[in-house]
Amino acid sequence: MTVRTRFAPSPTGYLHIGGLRTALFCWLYARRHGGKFILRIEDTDLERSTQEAIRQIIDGMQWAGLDHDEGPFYQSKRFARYQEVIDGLLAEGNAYRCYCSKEELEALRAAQVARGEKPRYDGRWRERTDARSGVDPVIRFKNPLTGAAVVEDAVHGRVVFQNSELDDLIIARADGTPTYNFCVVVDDMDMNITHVIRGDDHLPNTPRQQNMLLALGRRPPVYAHLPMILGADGAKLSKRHGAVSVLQYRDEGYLPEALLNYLARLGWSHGDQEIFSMDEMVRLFDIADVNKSASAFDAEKLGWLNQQHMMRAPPDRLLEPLRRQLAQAGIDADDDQKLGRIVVAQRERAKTLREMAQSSVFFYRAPQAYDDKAVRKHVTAQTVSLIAQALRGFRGLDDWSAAAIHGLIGAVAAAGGVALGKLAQPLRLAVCGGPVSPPIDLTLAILGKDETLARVARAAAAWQSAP
RNA sequence: GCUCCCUUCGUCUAGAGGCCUAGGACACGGCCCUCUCAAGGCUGUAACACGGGUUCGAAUCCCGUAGGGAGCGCCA
Repeated sequence: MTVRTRFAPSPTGYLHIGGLRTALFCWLYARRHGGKFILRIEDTDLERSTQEAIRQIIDGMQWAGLDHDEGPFYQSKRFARYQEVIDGLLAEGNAYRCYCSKEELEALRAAQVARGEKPRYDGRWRERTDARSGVDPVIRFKNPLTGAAVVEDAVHGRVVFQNSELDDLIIARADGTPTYNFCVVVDDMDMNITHVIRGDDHLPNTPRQQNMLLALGRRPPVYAHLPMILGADGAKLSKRHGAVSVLQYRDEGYLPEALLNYLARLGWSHGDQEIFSMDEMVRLFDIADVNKSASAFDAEKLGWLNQQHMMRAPPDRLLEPLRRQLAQAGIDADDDQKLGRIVVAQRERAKTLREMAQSSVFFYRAPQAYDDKAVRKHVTAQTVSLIAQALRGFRGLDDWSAAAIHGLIGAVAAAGGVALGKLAQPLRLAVCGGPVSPPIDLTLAILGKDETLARVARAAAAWQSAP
């Protein structure tokens, strides 16, 4: 039997970290077993579902590279099918019409809560066949009254729910539209889903869904309920925890493979390994290695992983996303060769592509000012003269390679009787305006001879009156 | 309130009864490297929620307790 998994978000908001992690595990499992990954949009709540959310979910999945083999299917387009199944259930006596008004149900709930009981429908219309005029009935599933629903969960193990704890849930509203718990069952059945992998907030729904599947004469799929992802403070992930839409991570300069690697390690592990390529994850992923406890989202570790992935990726991989980041700063980085050198020079000193872009602006734009504190610390009359000598040397340097530049700077510093840093820092300040950059020789090499000469000359003039 | 789930360093985790003096990673501190910042190397601080069992032996199995979470909608 081929494995078939599905990711089934409801388009009532953006695709967030938790959803992406669920999608990742579904995708990994399908890919690992040569199965199919299906995307299904659960938009039965016509009020709250939006086209914008659907677009964002699909964009997010695409950016992450979690490609689906079938779909996207829309529940809103399958109402006829749901109706058909409801009619069948009704005909077989596995569902019934309930004429309770919302007010009546609210009163029932209030009384139960007052008595300290779990609020639930008491089945008052379960055996009635009459109708009540003036009220549009809802359809309820006739849940077994006795026995237990045993869920064999792939991550939690056997979980037993007593049927007496379950009530007859509504599968169709008074207006005839089907509800979530029912649609999921019909869809998973029709789409031949073999493994339902989802957040463990759904675990309490599972016995009802399984009972419906059984009533429909189907064998339940394998269920795997993943632990939740919490915010850094251990509280439920919410808007307060910063970036929430996965597209925001793209915009902030994270590599999808790094985000996915981070997310995979939340709740899953393979020995002591921390860094995984997509291929490795596909090859190594197994539901058996998923743990049961919720985990807190740690932005620091994500940043570290992103850097590790940036350092390992072929430099070409970073060209486009870095170019987009630079464009944000108004820079048109159209020279691939130069950009590639910048990537190699900067990747080990940035957590994100955005950071990399920000610290690389000077490669395209001469500094408008020099960092005051750094000038006071590094610029003296002596450095001005050293710079003048370096400048003369640069002019006569035909080989503008990092090695040649390094040799020249080293010689000038040695002749002046100072350590390399005494010259490197002022030069760095001259070309980038601040005290931080990649190694000075590499920096000047990438910048180019003409630009270096212009910037250094300008700085030398500005610092003429240094003490 | 009821049902269900969860519980190893601050965080992510390894750990399937002896290999645990509890390992790795992020973060944090120190040292090294070094033209800055990083990256890298070495190193340090830091955890089995608690209480009972079972066993020659328990982080690992069982039972309680505590804490956390989810669900209990004509939402998904």
